[in-house]
Amino acid sequence: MASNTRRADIDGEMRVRADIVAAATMVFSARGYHAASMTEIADEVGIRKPSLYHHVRKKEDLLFAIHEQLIDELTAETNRAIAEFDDPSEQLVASLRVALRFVSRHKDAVTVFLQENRVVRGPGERWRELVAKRDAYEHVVQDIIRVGVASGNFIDVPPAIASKAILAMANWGYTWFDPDGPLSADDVADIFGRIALQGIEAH
Amino acid sequence: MASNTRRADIDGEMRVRADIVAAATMVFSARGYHAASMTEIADEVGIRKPSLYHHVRKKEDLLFAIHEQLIDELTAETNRAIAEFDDPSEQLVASLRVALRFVSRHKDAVTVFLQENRVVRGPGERWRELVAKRDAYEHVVQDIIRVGVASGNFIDVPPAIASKAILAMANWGYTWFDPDGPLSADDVADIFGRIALQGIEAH
DNA sequence: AACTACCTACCTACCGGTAGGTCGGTTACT
DNA sequence: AGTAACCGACCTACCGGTAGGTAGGTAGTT
Repeated sequence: MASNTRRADIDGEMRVRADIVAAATMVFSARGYHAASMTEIADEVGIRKPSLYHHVRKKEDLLFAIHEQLIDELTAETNRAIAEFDDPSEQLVASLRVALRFVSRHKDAVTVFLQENRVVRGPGERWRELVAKRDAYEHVVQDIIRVGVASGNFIDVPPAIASKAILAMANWGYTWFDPDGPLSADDVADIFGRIALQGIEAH
Repeated sequence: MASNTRRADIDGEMRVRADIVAAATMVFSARGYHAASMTEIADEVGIRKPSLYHHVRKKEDLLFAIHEQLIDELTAETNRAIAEFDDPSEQLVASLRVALRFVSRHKDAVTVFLQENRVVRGPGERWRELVAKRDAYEHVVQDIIRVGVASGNFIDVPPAIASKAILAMANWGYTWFDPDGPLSADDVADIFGRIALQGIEAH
């Protein structure tokens, strides 16, 4: 009983926190981290600003939570997707697909993640760890290309630079992709995959 | 004589304003528009904050000046570069080269231009005109692809989507490209051009 | 040459407003 | 009764922007 009640409390507590993080994601995405105020976030949740501080210690904590949640999920989904293939070409398209689906499903979070970089480079151990996770994700794509080049599947192109090109296509999606538009994330991933792999020149 | 002196005055006035815009570009790029304060910009110029308002009416004017200057120059240089070629493939690489050179030469300005989008979408006639200029620039690239597809030089890919991929490669450069690094902007443009045109798969 | 009028550029001091964050007490549920 | 959630009132710090004045130089008049 005691443990049941305790569980429910924790779950309830978590739910509220998740709601707050979701609200912060919307507000940060729409107005930018520095322009957004804690009052706006509280309004979005439906409580007053001081009540917010019952669940969150600092504004920065909200930004961190958004970043951490996103990079963890994106990395996990990407690793899961590329594990299904051995061919570097298929792995590359798979990672593109995951990334674009992510943009489609979590557009606000991705916007915050990619737009608010300066705060991330700030001081604090946890931010350093987060940057390491971002770098690790990038290395996943970079390694696909490295393997592809080594095995002769890909032309001889610097993996560090080529990965920037691939990730750019996916990341830049947050600036224009419309989840409710005519093209799905997979449609765009297919087109981008073709451009990256076969190019757009007619042969 | 009078006209000479007057000319010198105007030049001096312009120089100071240009200095202020340059300082604002650095500060906005490093800290973000909203996090940056007019005091920081004044410090960078070497004067006090109120003196800044002798040359500039509002903080927002500085942001606008940075945006306008950049889009005007980028559009002009791009049009000049693609006019040298008839072949869509060559035009595409040329526009990539111009864009990446721009990132290399005006990194801070490009950072502000691509990072501070929410303010740009705000109210005001001038901002609407600026968004129109941005769209016009994007259409230049889009039209290259459209012509290439129509003429059979390119495969049948939606120009609106393909142009996003190409521009993404160039734009994303502001997040990682190091002008003092081992690769020049032209080096990167060549690699990106190859990926976009021929793809990275070995044939 | 001397004086007046005027200008730009800059300064110190300050304004209203709002930001993030705290405090102490109230409510509501267990 | 105890406790988690909440809120009104408040604090300090700093923001963008203004008021008001000064220094120094130029132009025109005498």
